Amino acid sequence: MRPPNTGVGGASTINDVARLAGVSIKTVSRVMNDEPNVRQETRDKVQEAATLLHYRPNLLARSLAGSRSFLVALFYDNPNPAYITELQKGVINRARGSGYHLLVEPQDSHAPDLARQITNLLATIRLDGIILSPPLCDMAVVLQAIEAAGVPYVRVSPFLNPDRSPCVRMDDAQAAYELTRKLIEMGHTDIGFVLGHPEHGGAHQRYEGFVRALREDGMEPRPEWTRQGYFSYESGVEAARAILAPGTKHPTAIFASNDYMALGVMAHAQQAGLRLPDDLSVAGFDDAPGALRTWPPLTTVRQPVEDMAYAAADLLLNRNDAGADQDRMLPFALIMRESVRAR
Amino acid sequence: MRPPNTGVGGASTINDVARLAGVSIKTVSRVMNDEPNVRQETRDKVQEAATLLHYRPNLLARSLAGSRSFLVALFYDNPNPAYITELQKGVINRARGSGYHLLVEPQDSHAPDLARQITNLLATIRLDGIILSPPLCDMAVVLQAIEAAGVPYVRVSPFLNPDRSPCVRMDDAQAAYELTRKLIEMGHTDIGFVLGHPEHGGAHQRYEGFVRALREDGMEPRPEWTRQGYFSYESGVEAARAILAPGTKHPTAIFASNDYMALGVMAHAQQAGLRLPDDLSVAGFDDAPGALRTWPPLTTVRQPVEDMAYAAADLLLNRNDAGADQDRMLPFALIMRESVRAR
DNA sequence: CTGAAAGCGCTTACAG
DNA sequence: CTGAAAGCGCTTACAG
Repeated sequence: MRPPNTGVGGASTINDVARLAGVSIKTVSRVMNDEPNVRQETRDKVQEAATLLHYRPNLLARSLAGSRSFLVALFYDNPNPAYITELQKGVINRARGSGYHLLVEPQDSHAPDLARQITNLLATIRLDGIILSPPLCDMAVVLQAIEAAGVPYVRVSPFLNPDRSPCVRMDDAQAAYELTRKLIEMGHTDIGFVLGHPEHGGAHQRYEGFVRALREDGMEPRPEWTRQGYFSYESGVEAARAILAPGTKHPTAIFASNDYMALGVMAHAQQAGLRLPDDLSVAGFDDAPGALRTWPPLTTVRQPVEDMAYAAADLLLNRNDAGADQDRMLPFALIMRESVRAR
Repeated sequence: MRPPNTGVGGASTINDVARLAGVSIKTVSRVMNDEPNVRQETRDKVQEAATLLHYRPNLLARSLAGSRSFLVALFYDNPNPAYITELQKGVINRARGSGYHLLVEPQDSHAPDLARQITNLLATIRLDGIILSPPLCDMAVVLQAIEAAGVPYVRVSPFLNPDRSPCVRMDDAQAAYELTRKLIEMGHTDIGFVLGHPEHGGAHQRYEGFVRALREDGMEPRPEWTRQGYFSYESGVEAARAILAPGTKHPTAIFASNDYMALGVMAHAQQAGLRLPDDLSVAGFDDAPGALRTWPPLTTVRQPVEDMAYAAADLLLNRNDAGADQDRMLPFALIMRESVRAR
């Protein structure tokens, strides 16, 4: 057996392998797809020919002929680089093993023709699945467009209609509750809170957990210490400026709904002459690996973004399995660092 | 004309459009691809039918039949989330307008079978182009594998063999030179330097610019103030620990080859009881938007990563144009903030 | 256990 | 200016 010369591009095809192995292309197809009903001897012959020719099935051809494209897409509209790359890592880690590739498709959640854009995209590329992250995963027009195209999807950290699709999440409310309890146990009774972006479901859940923890001790959030933020550094600075306004009583701790805002709070506090953590404790939420480093190191909640994305891809690719659960709740972790000090 | 019922998946095909418009599929193909030699009247008829049917050409079918896949990939091996997302943004912004989609393909630059993995990938998916970032863009095995597959590629910030492919870059050496000159002009003569990851070409160029600026005033880098780093926060902390060792003379400023390391330097300095910027000025390099926020705000060099990626995609998609230059050098910007203070 | 035929939805190369 | 035929590299559905 000697390899025939391969054409331009160097790629050999199923025909080359079939010829070399002395079988039909259908048999080669069976072997490449690990289908049953092929004699071991035939299988070996085909494998040998495929190896000799460096044959790799053409994904596009498989896709056009078959029912799978081996392409999944990640839809997002989120300015947080660490969050996005964690999501991508998780999806890719799961998808690669199954021969799938990841298309990144950022979407503008405020585009007036968002639904049409998605419909066009799905008509152009036959995706095998979509992973939706906040805030897109909570937008009815997005879900409708995807469902109309008949493409399976999994949502990460959705807020609305949890039964509408398979979902992966963590318990944001419980995490915020537990972190707040820690603050209280450490002697903090005057705690400020910076709300997250109202379009993100997690923001509401985190506040809910915060309030629950306070009420357990008969406390209530104080309006003058509770400020709207938008998950950005700048909004954290603004919130801190309001909460720490000169001439008013200050809280001893501020819990920001994400790490970027916590960083803004710390920056403003330091600029205002407060020593951290002596004069003010600060806590955040996210702990994306390698994303943020503060001084003092930030107490926060570790959100398992990569694991959630891995699980989401797993739900997508296993969706025909009988035993596959349709929803997954992943564990978070409290990360206590020096930005919080006992009173 | 009434739209025929579309099949499962809802997508209409070129045949549906041809039938409805009363022309051949070839004519539909011509119209969809904006080819010449179609009467305006025919063109209108086809457009109308296509609109009525919500027809979108199937990318996979175009790809299999034609010579283009409308897929480009970004290859990278870089732990910096902000860098990666900036690259992706730039590529996507340029590619979308031309109907291209982006596949993200992180590679392990230390994998022993890296070349084989890439070869397999390129045999599996016929990519129209690849964008290579450091350190992959300087690895001979990577370039060889891609060239053997005949896939066009553009490199971002390459160090070696600049003539081997179209490239996009900024002048790292000049940027480091100019920032160092600023430090000198502000009265700093004792300046420490934290080197970047040796596998990244930019690291060497930045050091070169630093040295050039010193020599212009007859100074030399001092070995005890020059430390190897690896672009990570931790390596910045380590470098600062060495440079600021107790009982030794300290520099008045430290220039770290990227922002993460600068952050590490700042954290260590504060931990060691130094006031910033009074006791020590710190400068970094990168200024990825939204990636890092420090207190005091960090003086750094703005590297136009998104613009470089946009330009790289542009080179890829325009590569047949006669007038297209093969290389692009993009401007940087010095960002002077409060982490540096005049002596 | 294996294969011949048809077809996925387009483009290419050619003919008129 | 327009179209009929062939084919891209596979899988599906069917036959034996």
